[in-house]
Amino acid sequence: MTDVDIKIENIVASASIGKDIVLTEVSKALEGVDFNREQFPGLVFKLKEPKTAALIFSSGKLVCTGAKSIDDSKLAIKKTVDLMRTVDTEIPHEFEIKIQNIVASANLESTLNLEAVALELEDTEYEPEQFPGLVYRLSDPKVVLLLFGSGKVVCTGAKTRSDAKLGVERAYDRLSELDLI
Amino acid sequence: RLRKWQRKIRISGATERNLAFALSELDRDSSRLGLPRSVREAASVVYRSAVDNKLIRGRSIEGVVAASLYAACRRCNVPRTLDEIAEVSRVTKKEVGRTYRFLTRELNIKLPPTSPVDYVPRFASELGLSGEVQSRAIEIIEKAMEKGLTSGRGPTGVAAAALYIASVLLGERKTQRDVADIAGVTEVTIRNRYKELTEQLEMGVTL
DNA sequence: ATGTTACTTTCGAAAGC
DNA sequence: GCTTTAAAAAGTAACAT
Repeated sequence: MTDVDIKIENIVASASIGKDIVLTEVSKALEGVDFNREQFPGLVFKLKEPKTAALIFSSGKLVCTGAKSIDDSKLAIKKTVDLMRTVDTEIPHEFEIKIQNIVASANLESTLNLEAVALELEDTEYEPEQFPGLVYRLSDPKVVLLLFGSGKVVCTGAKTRSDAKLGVERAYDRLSELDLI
Repeated sequence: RLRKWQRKIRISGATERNLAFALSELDRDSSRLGLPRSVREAASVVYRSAVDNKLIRGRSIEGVVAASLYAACRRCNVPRTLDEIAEVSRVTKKEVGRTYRFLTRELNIKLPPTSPVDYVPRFASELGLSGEVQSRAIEIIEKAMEKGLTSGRGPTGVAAAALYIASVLLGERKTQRDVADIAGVTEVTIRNRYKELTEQLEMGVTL
């Protein structure tokens, strides 16, 4: 299998501190919070380091986006929850964090003729009128790739770094098999 | 028994009513776009198969009509952009595109991406350009496609730039503004495309 | 004419309309 | 399906300089 380097660009993770919380109270412990219940049920909090954004819900569940590594994503969530705990001491120190999506970029180091790829490669969508990238859906691993004429690629939908890497490599090998690289 | 029968009549009545509405909607959109009867008929075939395959569920008739028309225009090589379809129908560009993807996938309609070549006749006639200019523009586009200069670029922008270049080369010069307006792209796009085309293809600094 | 900002596409979770 | 978040890819658009 051809080895291709990938760079993680964004990670989406969710967590649940088993307890309900009062958003208006928790917001007092966080700086620069955005909260419009009519617009969106979650409280938006942006952490400086790691630079991430968290969506906090009254159910005690939260979503963290923007981290560039799994460690940073987990660290960001822990830091955010620590801040929340300053106004709600009942919040537990142990809770589960789940990585939900990893977005990565890579370079196949070869230009692609997208119209040819669209014709030969299965499970693709290519509508240059709407977007310059070709959408390639892989079932194993279950990820979605955006292929560009420059050879640059975006992989999204993976829950592990290895699946993101494997997705890019399978795409590369498939393109090679079809003489499209 | 009787209830069931009456219900069937009621349903088929609604079905016919919906089909009549869809066809009138199709006529309205088609005439606003100045499309020939053949394309309108091709679109009605797509729409009817969508109905036969129960693909209207959860979707608006207007949306399916618009997407059917968009698909028919492409299939008949007289493409209209999603923006143009959205303008005449009362459906957003996003929904036309989404419904189009859904229909092509469910009905196994495989359409290659629109070729810039298909936009040449319409743009050229609206600009009053000759058949010679059209032929030259098409040659330019074909060369560009061979060299991979169209991957990821909008078909209308490529067609517009090729027509602009051809018009200059054959002494029927049109301004970038005129070509841009008719192709529905900006002058910046025409400039970016023609720079790329004249540089990557053999053409000298003729502009 | 060039530069900046912003929108198109893909993904996923959250609670609720 | 929508609302909100973040991020990359490359093209195009809108508005400023």
